[in-house]
Amino acid sequence: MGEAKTIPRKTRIQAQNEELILKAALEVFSAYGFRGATVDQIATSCGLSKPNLLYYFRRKEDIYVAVLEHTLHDWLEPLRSLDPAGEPIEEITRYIRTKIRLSRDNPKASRLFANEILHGATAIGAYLKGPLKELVDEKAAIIAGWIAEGRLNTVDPHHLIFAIWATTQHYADFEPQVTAVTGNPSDLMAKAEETLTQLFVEGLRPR
Amino acid sequence: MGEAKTIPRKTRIQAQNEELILKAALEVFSAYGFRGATVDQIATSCGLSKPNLLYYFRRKEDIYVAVLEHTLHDWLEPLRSLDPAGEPIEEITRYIRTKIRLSRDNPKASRLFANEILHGATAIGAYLKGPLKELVDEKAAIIAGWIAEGRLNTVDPHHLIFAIWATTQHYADFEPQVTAVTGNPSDLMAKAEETLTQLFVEGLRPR
DNA sequence: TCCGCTCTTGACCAAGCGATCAAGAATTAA
DNA sequence: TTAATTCTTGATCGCTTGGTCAAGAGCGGA
Repeated sequence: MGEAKTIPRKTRIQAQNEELILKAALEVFSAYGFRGATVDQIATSCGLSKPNLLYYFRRKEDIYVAVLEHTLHDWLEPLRSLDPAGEPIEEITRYIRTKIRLSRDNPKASRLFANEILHGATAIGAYLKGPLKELVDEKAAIIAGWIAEGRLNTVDPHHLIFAIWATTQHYADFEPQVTAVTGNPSDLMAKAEETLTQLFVEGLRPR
Repeated sequence: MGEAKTIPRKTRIQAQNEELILKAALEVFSAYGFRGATVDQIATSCGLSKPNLLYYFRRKEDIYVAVLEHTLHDWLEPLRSLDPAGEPIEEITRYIRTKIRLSRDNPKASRLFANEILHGATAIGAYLKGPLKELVDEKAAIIAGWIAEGRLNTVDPHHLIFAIWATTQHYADFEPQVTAVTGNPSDLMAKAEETLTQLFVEGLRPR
């Protein structure tokens, strides 16, 4: 064997262009979905030629999977930081606040996942059944613990988490509808945050 | 002028085939979205040839708009029947129950709209800003009235409606994720209904 | 400087898809 | 039955799009 094969280092240009591509891909995929987006759009959007883009990611699907994985970690961070040692109501309030602000500041990521799941989650199905399920189960157990201690109203933890996801991400995923119905006032998201935290807190505080 | 032009009557075959087409179109569009769906798929799915299908709907978009409009009315019926004369908590409980059951029994309609709005609501934007906004404003006013009478906890009615939409439709739109995380037990939807009604009722009941 | 490797691109291909058309089959009204 | 109308389809067109290829330009290490 002799020398160990040198691990293929990532070039400066490589790292730089891949970042450009992923950024543009998030933009385009979140707007048009996987099938609606075109490689040309992504290439133009980041100033590369189509063959050049396909030099870095050989297939359209490779770009898609890469941008999904690249975004997934950040998207789940708020749930990950739900602290079992914290005060229950406070922890959940913080979670809701963080989630809704994430929806406001990064709606494209929300739409990317929404579209992926809406169409069957074929690219991230394994992730959902594996790491995601584990994380959710872990956090659900914490919530169940809080309930058992009488520090939260009795409620199914999994469905509570679904409800928080649904309500917070709604403002990113269904933005045109929200805007159409409310007329998009400047305090929209602040009002949303206030309403949701209140709703959940009142719904969860033990009586 | 003479005789008035006879209004073009709709043939038996016409009515029959259009129904077939709309049914198949709901199936296909809800699964793949507008751009992801193909006219061939819809045609095959309802046993017609592609040119024959295009004889009834000249453009792909015409089919899409038709199936959207055809489904929209039913989808909003539950909100429409929110009764100002009813008991507030009871009315909202009934609304949530109806919505979640509609999501369970007709998830395809839910996904069709979700996809449409997620991608900018270009086909139904006008409807959202017009009739939908009117309906929501009307029902929001009813809820505001209940709050003013002290029969509901203070909460922004529009955002409350969004929260109900989001949580109930979540089970249709994000079904793969819900299934992956929960393992899809037989009492899933029953548990969802119970959790959501409880959450909203506790959150809304005046203290 | 020189050489090997990485990067870039214009041209091109095959497949898929929306849409058209002409011509024939079926249906309906008289 | 007959004639007009409606319905159906095989063939085909034009365009988009994912992906390939060969050849050249640029870059970095010796």
